[in-house]
Amino acid sequence: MVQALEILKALSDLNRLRIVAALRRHDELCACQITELLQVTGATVSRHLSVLQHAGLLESRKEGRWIHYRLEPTAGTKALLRWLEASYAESEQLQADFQALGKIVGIGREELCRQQRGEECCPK
Amino acid sequence: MVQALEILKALSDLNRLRIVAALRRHDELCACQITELLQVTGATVSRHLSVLQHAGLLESRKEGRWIHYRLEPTAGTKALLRWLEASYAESEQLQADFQALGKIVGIGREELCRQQRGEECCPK
DNA sequence: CGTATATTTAGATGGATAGCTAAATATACG
DNA sequence: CGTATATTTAGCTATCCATCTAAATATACG
Repeated sequence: MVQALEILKALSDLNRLRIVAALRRHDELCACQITELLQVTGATVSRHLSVLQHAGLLESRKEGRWIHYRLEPTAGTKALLRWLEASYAESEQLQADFQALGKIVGIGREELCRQQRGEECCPK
Repeated sequence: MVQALEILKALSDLNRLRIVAALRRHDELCACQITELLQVTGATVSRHLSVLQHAGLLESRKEGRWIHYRLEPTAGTKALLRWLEASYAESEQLQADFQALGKIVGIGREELCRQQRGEECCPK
């Protein structure tokens, strides 16, 4: 029950739901791509990813300076993710996210990070 | 997506999970029975029930002074409750709850409420 | 080795929420 | 009608959590 609760809590946040949906669409994303999508600080994204990973929803893979994240739900959790996808399939937020993601992935990591360095990500 | 989030949030609390599980075991329970199970204030139980009801997980039925609650998930939400039940079936907390529930239901509402009036429910 | 850089960790802050007590509401019953 | 009583609402407090900034860590590359 405690485990189920941890998973439910991990999914009880809009930005974390957006991360999960993004990783369903694109198999692997690095932290900087998710940062670009959510328009929050890298530190915040790192925290969200950590929560999802602790709950057993995703795994990470290191490749040079980048860390790639992908969904890796346990057997029992897959059903929950299927429920999730079915229940928010037509969400406007997700439609917008998927469109933005297309561009983000299209840019390429190197160029994306270069852009991120130049600009502030978050409104003051 | 907002709707899914509301449901997930409603289920992201141990006491609310216990309520849902209790209502799976016993079709209908009144607020005072749930109060006895959780060992918290009636006001707190009322709040939890309100959250679950708002999320579309349960309905209430008035019968005299008592209000009975039962699960009434929407079609899309049933799958989530099935996942829940499968994932915490062997929880010690729930085993204890089910045992306590047996006694609580056995006592009968009138006698239960009489007892509750006499004693303080919560540690100071 | 030293600098640049992607991510994480630490610490602080504001907003959400679970819990309580006390008061309000609604219903039963004499 | 008035008292008793089951539940809800209001108001408060403590805790949790999402977010930020700043510092730390780890990796690449000259």
